[in-house]
Amino acid sequence: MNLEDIAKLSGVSRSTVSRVINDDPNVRESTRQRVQDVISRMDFQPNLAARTLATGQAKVIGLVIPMGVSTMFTDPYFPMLIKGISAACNAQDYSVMLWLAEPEYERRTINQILHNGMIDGVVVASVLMDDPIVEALIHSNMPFVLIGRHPTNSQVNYVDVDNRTSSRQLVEHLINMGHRRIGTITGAQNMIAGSDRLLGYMDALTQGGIPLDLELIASGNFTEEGGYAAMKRILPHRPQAIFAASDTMALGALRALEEAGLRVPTDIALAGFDDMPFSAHLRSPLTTVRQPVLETGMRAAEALFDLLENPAQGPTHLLMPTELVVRESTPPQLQPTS
Amino acid sequence: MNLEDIAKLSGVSRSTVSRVINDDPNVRESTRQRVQDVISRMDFQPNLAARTLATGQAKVIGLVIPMGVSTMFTDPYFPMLIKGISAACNAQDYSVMLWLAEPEYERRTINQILHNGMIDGVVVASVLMDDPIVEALIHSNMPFVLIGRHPTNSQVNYVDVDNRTSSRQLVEHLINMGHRRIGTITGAQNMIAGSDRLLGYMDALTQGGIPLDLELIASGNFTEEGGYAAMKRILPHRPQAIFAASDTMALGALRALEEAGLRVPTDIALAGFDDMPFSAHLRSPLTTVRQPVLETGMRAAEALFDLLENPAQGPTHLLMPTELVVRESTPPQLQPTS
DNA sequence: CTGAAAGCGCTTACAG
DNA sequence: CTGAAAGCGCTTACAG
Repeated sequence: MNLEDIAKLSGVSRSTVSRVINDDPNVRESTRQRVQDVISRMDFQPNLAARTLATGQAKVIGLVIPMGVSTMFTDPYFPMLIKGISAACNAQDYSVMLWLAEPEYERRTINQILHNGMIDGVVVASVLMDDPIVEALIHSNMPFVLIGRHPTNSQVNYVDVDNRTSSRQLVEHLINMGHRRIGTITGAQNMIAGSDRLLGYMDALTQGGIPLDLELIASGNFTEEGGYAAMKRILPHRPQAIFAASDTMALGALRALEEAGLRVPTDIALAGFDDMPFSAHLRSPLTTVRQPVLETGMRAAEALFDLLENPAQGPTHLLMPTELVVRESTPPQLQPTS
Repeated sequence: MNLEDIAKLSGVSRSTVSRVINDDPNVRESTRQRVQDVISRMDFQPNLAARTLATGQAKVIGLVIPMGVSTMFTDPYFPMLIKGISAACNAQDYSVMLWLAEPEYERRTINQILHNGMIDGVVVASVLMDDPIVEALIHSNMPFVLIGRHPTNSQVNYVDVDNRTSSRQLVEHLINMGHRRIGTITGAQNMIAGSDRLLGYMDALTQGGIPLDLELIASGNFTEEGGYAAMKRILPHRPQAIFAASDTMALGALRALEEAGLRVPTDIALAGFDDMPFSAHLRSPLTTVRQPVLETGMRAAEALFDLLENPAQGPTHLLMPTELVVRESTPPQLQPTS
């Protein structure tokens, strides 16, 4: 079943059927009606490959998720993000092509993305600094938007949350609660979010007049295991509070604390980042930063659609609002400690 | 940059370039070499839309995830599944097109899937009984495989785990540990997995000579909230042990138990299903059934590839092995209770 | 082993 | 308002 068939059935030419399908105003109403009827009756859908070839427009966007940090992929973060992107696509009649870019196929993935003629643009999630995929995209003319800002190139479109500011605010909250020996479990430092959240931590200490103590900083690599190990390394240096740069790492930290016989928040305060579904349900509900993941995904897709329609516009830099969520894991200290 | 350009640059015809790209043996070695060089130098990739149109083969499969039960989507289950499918596709040079099928776009999604000419086949995940998408697929000639068996139609290809048997084994374990008042928090009963896991529970009780007590059965709808509510409904009827049909629901149950001042496993035994990443890390690590989600995804994709190559073959029914994981949440009862 | 030509199913100036 | 024709970039009998 193709345009030609529909044309025959409705007694018009293939061109007219095409016009009806594409809502071209230059069709007599009665003709449109007749053709439309046949289309509905036959449940006809134009072949997308042919259409793409003819127009150079696929109505498909690529979603690339670099899997270097693959353990993170089971976090609810990605499903939410995908859901947001997918919702935006559904609303605009786009489809999404998914690439979980495993490092070993990197070269091939890049080629596929850049020249396959089946996608109009791409959104890249969870970006490593210096990701070769992003580099390739920058030097191509494939429209793209990043989820997570680009560290150096201000021409790159992105949607992000303000990781640095919101981390600073969280640590300020810890300071306000009366803590001074505040440790942090950092995310992977080759990821922009990991780096920004650490900077926010340092901002807060600096502004609070608290000298940096490197023994209170350890990398948890954004995983539960990493958080556990990092907590163990920090613990001997007697922190009063811990800012874990993700709730998942906070979970690992919690496990280490429990093994050491320490209770949150009685013995130590703990805060995370992300406001994961489980975070409100921990024994001591976790203070954290909530970020609008679903909306971030939607906005990224929408930014890409904009770009596709209006390629000339300046770079999009969108920061989504976050919210400090204070829960029981970071209560005020009654007696000030030194 | 297209076939014609490459042809010119290498001094052959477009046909020959095409043959080189498609590994046609009927090309002189020296010619192949020359053309191949040009292709590499230019970083040329054939346009997939054109190729799809010419061959009728897209090298793309669709992955459809019905979002009726959308809360579940943040479970680590889906990321793992997607990862498995994606890995299989990477290995075979397929790409994956993702549809999170929201009920309001259902009709459109079905049409897109069936006739868009951009995909060769589809795998459908997390299936509701009587899912209209599955129905449409059955009546079409689009090759597809389900993740989760089809309740009635034995012609349908699927990959699944043996939910019924493994649930039975888990409940048998509970019986062996000395329990008789065993409750269950069921998954959504319009999902095949929810139904099968309940059947397994009933099998175990029947074979153990324990009469069914409807007051010990409540639906948790596969969500944390649902698990919480279901636990509250069961609690007044004094269960000794609970089989939650998913770890996520077990988490909700745990919350309800804690609120009621009950400890696992001292006061009540608790078991789940899925072996989620968090399950081993609960205060009382959870007895559960481990299912190979990643592998399930891979197998589903591979089954689809098989089908695409060999459409004539009989239906594929693949059951992936599960593993009973006994942890501290279900210890033996020292004094038998009646 | 290689090339000229037809065809895949659309869209879109162009002419009327 | 409508149709005939060219073109999008490939593949693949067919002929040599």
